[in-house]
Amino acid sequence: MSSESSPRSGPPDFVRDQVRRDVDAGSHGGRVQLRFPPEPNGYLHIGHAKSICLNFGVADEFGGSCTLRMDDTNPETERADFVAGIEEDVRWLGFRWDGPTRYASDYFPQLYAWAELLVERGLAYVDDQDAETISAQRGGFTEPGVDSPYRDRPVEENLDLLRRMRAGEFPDGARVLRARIDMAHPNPQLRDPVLYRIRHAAHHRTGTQWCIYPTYDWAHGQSDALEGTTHSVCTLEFDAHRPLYEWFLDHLPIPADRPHQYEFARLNVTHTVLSKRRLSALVEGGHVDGWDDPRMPTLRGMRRLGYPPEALRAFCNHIGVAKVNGTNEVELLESFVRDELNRTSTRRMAVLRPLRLVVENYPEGQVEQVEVVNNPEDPSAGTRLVPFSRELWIDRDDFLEDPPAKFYRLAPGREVRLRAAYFVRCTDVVRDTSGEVVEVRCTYDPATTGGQAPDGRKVKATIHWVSVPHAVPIEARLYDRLFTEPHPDAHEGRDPFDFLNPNSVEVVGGAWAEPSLAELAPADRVQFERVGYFCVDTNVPGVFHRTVGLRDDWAKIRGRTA
RNA sequence: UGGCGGGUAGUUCAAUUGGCAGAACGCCUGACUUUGGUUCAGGAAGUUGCAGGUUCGAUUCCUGCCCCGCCAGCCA
Repeated sequence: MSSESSPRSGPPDFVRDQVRRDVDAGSHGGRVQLRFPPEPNGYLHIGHAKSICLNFGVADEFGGSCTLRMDDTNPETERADFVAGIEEDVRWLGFRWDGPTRYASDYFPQLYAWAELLVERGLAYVDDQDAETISAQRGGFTEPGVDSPYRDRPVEENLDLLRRMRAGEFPDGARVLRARIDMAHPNPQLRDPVLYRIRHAAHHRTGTQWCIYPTYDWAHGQSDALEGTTHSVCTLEFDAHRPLYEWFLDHLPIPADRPHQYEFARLNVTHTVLSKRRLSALVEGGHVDGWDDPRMPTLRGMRRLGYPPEALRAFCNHIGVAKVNGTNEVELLESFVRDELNRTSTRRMAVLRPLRLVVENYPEGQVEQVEVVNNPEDPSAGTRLVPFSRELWIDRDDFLEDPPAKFYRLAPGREVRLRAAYFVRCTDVVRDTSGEVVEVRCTYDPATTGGQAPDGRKVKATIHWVSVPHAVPIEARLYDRLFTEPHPDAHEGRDPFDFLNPNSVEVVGGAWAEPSLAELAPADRVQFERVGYFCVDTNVPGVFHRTVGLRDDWAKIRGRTA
């Protein structure tokens, strides 16, 4: 039944319109079933997330179901560890598929039986020619193809050859099974497409049981039909395959209540690449540290970077589903990440580039526990105690000896608030032999406990700090765009990897954080106040990945006047 | 070159049967603020690819043109 009331933040789209029409018309007995069919030859990326959210989202909104099917028809590129990784990623994104994980390879026996059926009906034949010859005979966009000399082979001979192909009598590439459709068809996809090719390769699930493997076209629609899919949603480039998808279903003993294919535009995101080929090349070329490198647009990369799955889902639902290929700006993705993290992250103080601040009139050896709010957006997050003492670390960015206009942090003679602690006024600086400021001296106003002045006087800035004797060392990894160009793929004649950002990661060692950071567990997410959102690395303790920075108006002002 | 799918703010998408072109992100102002964050208020931003036609009225219907994407793997 249609779910007018189901909550959705995204715009309407043609896929949902179609499903609603079908449901209203009582097609498929009112049943709605979709599927997410990745090929296990790599890990999932943000583009897949769009597809996952669409398929599972539609199923959910219409009270239907969604299966997860590994499209594993090409043993040479597929691996079991990719299967496990994909399952893990889909679950992490927050979706549960209907029943067990399905595999196109589950259907190999049925597919083969149907192939024999097609042969018996004179609708498929074994071609002895090599790939090059077949390709040359396919014709062009304006030229029809020419018939293979094997096209009119007797049924018995075809059947015999097909069985011997399956039995392993022929080497790779020696023969193929082709559908017998129309070599002059205006759509080249219908010019006797290949159904089976010979590959003496071990398959990650069926081992060496088979040495002939179905092509995508021969497997996909039938797999949909076998699973009871009602709406088979795929990307735009399969548009030309739809007539073939239907031709197979038309010529096989498949119930009238069969799946239909719909195509939508795949997702692209600026400053990255989103094809498995390119992502594999990034990994294999050593440009990143693996599929889960925080710079990768893979789900595992984003997970490690600290992107919450909720943010990915919100993004995917927001961008809509259309038939125009385009590119979303990363900034949009990041805004969803910030939005989620702002609401949910506990705040902590950490100083990435430390500068020593000495509070001259604060008693040596004295320590106070200052109460700090954990998350101003969420009162239930409570407060914590942070130690305050005479010597503090502050960020180098928060002090300027010769401040430009509009800079209102610490500077000689200036007063600022130390977050949740006291007002301090800069009195002096200490330099090293080269003249660089290595220490800032200040005095605090004991009346401003908690950061409030009883006389009502204001300061223009509040800065974060960490007590030197209590500080815990951390390492921060600051990430920037993987590619400097917004559209690395769109420069003709240029290798997208030419635009790899040489500074996509900056490792900041020697950073200091408040003691409570030692209590965090791997993958925990926090906001470093005034700096950004960070995520604890899952492998190395004390390493924090910057998920995304805070919006920074000061950086804009500074950039404008620079 | 043939076929198919598309063209609406910078970007991604909306716009009931033809009825004042909207939103989000980004950008700019201002207010608030113990994060230069968040929040709030406001603003700039469009010849709806182009040219005709039908109509009181066209993003929407018709015709022609232009531009973009996809298709000639035994990849998916």
